[in-house]
Amino acid sequence: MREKLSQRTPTLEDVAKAAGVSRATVSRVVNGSTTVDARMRHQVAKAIETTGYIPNAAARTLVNGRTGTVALVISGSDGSADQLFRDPFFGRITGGVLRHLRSRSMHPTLMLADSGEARQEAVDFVRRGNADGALLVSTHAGDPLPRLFVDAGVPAVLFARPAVPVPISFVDLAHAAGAALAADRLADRGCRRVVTIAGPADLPAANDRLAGFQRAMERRGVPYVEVARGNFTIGSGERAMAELLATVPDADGVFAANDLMAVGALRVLHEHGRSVPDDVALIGFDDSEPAQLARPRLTTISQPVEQMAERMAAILLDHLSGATELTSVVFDPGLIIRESA
Amino acid sequence: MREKLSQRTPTLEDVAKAAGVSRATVSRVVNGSTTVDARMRHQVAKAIETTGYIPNAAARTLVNGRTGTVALVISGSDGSADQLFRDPFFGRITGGVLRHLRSRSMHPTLMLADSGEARQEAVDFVRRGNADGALLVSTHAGDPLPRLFVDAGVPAVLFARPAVPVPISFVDLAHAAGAALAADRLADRGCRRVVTIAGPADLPAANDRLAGFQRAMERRGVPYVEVARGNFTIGSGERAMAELLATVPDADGVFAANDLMAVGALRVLHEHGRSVPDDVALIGFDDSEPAQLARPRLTTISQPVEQMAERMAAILLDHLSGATELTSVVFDPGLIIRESA
DNA sequence: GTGCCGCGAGAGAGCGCTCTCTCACCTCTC
DNA sequence: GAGAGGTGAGAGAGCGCTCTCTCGCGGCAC
Repeated sequence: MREKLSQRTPTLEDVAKAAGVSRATVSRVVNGSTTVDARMRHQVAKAIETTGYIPNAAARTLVNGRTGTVALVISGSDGSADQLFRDPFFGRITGGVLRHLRSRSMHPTLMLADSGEARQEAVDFVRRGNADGALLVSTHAGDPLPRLFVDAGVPAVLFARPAVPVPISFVDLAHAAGAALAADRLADRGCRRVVTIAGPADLPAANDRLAGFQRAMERRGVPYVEVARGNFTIGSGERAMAELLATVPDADGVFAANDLMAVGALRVLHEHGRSVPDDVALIGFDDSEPAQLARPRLTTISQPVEQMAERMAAILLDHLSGATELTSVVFDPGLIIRESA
Repeated sequence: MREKLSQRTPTLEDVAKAAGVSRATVSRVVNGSTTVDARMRHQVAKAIETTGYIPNAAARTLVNGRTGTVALVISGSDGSADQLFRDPFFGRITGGVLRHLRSRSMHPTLMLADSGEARQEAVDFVRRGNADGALLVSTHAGDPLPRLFVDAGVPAVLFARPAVPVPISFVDLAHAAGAALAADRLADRGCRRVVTIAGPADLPAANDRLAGFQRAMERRGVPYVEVARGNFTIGSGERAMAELLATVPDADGVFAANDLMAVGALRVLHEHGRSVPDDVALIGFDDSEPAQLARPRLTTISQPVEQMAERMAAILLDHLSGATELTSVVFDPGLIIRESA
């Protein structure tokens, strides 16, 4: 009776029957085992063709424990979902991850971890065996996510060094070195009255950039740099620049910890009648779209985000195939010289 | 022996043993069946707690045929992967899809269909039972993807109307109506020498915008509109604007089929000493980040991308729970008035 | 007091696959 | 020519879960 239902998707059994061999042999052919006679292999291949057979993923996973899926967990601070996805940064990471995974026939499942519940769901997703491991993109400070995954014993790799020490593999950028590139550029142009717009104080990346900039300026004979804090938005960049201009009216160089804040700074400088780069040199960070859109085009520090994401995926796959020691890879930033400095 | 391996993740069996009940009862508790005595339910809950049990997704899927996953297939023209992911448009779609899915405990798996092989892989992904259905974001003309899914009998919903007729559900924007909003705005400002930068001729959306704009201008007494084609990039917008300026030096209104081309047009207008909006009024399309970043800020046409994406997901879930009739939903665009017109 | 109904719990049969055993057969070697 | 060794194919036991079927037991009506 059941056999009559042609709607039923064909199984190994059906192919075996059609080819007049055992289920095991069909499985061998499907999985490319070499211990199958060429004639028989051909016969099975034909049966697969005619039946329209396609292996069932769940059954396979049930047996061998592998899903071919990894969770790509984007962790924003609570309730920041929408803003996150508009950020091209996220798209670049996705692109890099995808590039590495697809060549290994693996696929990323997207998850948003923007609440305690969602974070637990992300962990459980992997624990249930929906995915083999997780890629964590953590953008905010003190994110509990890495800890959760480590404690659950789930294979995971982090994008950006964890704010608090957690035994987990990660990729990151040499933020301080990037800031130093900016400092050197400003110094080379002869800037002496230099100010900087830093990111949130609880973000390791922001602090690294600030510290790296300050140290490098000191090396170049500028021991003190006035600092204002922003939160990586255009608006906060505007406010910070206005503040700095009030304190240091004769500033001749500005380093902003990201491009968006640099764009904000650019506006305020223009409003105050300062010409960029003639009166004030300005450098951003990230080499994002806005940096290219701005006029003058922003000189900025580039991150090899796609490469970092690819590497992150590669490290996870290593862990999945048994590598147990923790790995951390730090990438070098680059100086992109355009018009603003 | 096996029982001793505490590393083994606990199964229903283990919980059943710990609670002194049958496997079936534990399953009932886990799945929230009501036909379980409260005392027994409590007992089982405790056993789940102590054993750290978590249901195995593959086993479940094997039995009931549902995965809780949908494929989110981004279909670029061959080899356009990287550019795609930098486009915030993609991020907005992802955000909308995610918002709808997560409340139903479902998750999207990202797939890139930028080659024949990749397209087949996307179809097979669902056929293998890795996902219950597919969300197709097709951005280029004559995309074979929708056809492939329909032919394979795989539940799928499309973002944007298919370029060639295919029996498939989709969501789309009323492109012509959006263009008409732009036309009316220009006409209201008194523009009479109006030109437009259209998108690629093989894209339905681009043609709809062009036709809608032309018709609306005609209604407003401007029977002829000079057209140049671009491909939705800044550079192509620059070229098209230069071309139009050569043909229609006294143009006083420009409608670009997307914001990026509008940004390109803006640059060329400035280079040619035209002030926007005083000499020339300029309107874009999409309400993207660049529209807000540009100076003057771009007046533009907004698309409710997140809502469209949410609806697309909703339609797919309807199909998955049995709805069989095709659905198409067309969303209304909005006019976002800023500074450029 | 007997019979019937319904609720709650257990038994057991799969879901479709992989993989280890086992076995049949064939080719060497001495 | 007989035993050893190797190769290719089949049998069958799970993987962990759900769900139907069955059964026991208590409460109610007659």
